[in-house]
Amino acid sequence: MVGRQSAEDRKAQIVAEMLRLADEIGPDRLSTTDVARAIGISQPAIFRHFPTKGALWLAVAEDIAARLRARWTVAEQGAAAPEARLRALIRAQLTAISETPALPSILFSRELQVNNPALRDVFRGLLGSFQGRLVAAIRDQQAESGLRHDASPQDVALLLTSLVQGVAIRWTLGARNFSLEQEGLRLLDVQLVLLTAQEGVINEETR
Amino acid sequence: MVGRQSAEDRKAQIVAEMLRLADEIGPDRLSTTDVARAIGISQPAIFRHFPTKGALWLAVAEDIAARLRARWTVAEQGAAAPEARLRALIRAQLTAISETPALPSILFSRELQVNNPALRDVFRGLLGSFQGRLVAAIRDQQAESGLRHDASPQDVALLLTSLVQGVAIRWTLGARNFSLEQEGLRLLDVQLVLLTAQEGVINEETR
DNA sequence: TAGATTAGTGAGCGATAACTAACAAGAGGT
DNA sequence: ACCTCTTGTTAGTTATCGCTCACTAATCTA
Repeated sequence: MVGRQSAEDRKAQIVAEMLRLADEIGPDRLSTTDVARAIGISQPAIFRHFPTKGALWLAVAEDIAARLRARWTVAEQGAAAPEARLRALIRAQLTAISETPALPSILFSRELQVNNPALRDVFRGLLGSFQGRLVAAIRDQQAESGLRHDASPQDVALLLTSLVQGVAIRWTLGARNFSLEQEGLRLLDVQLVLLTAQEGVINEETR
Repeated sequence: MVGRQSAEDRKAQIVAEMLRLADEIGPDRLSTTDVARAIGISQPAIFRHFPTKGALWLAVAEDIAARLRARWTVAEQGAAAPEARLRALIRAQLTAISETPALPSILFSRELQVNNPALRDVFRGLLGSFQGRLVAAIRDQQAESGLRHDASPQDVALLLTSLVQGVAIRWTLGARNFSLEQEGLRLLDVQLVLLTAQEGVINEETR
């Protein structure tokens, strides 16, 4: 019972609770009643701040997007060398997912996939932007000859985002009983070793 | 209007329609009314064949599991050499996903994540089993020196399943506007090149 | 301090969810 | 032709969904 609050604060509170409950209840079964009850206001009060539930989801998406972009920028600024930048970007993504565990489910929610094309566009742009930053870092590192040249920066970026997504899936299905960041960074190291080995040299056993 | 059918046939029909509609409508928004209407029977008729909706989901999961396992076995039997076996397993997985496009969404549905622990166990076992088959193939190929030894079979298997999952995610989010199998096998080739390069040889530029 | 603005309420709308109860009708065996 | 088991129906249950309405009460401003 906190009493009346400014619209700005209440909006932020609703968005935050929405994210928290999306993980607990699931994005597509999360109702405005759930959110209202968790905050301690009446259910219609939600609609004083957001015209429709779809608009509320959009606000949630934009909150996520803003936080992710901020994280990426910090990661890039804090790491000068391309390899450090690559690691920092991946680490930022892993941290973001572990702090917003509803993220994978939201990506596959019906709200996003069918009901709310605007929501889908936000996340598509977001993933594309991350991919772009990875490609840039990889290209820089290839230019420094820190990475083999026989895989395109685009493909390497795809392999690395897949790595993150794969770890996230395992983490989610496995009841989150391991550290997402630790396991993700460990696998990143494995993959980076593969990527830094000298190119074009093949064991004589393989044709 | 096909009229009365045997319980066995009807059950199979309901499960199949459930899978088809799970993709169209979304696993968590798919109702028994949707399924009944698509088949052409009344909604309560569903409950003559399955005691609860949860039981119906479980039947769907077991149908998926059976089909996947059959595919894996065929893939393994049709390919003698470890590398061919590895490719066949990945290809089987890609084909299965493209034929059952609801699969990724089901993995992240609340039905699986929250409501139905039994469902979750089925898929967890399924992924573990696939992982195991990959590990076996990778170990065999390493023994033939067809793969570098500086990454453990377990980790390589994780990278490969992540590859499949990453492609599947991109395919789903990108409105499925490319061939899942083609793109997946292309990336598999890229990763296999990284994995077959001679180990322990590093460019002199990198410290 | 009066008046306007705005956050929040309780009651209730139509739609839809999973599921039940009572009853009808097709199919096979005798 | 009758009986029985099984597959199906129609009608109805309770619960919950997003959302609207008429209204109250807290806060801001003149």
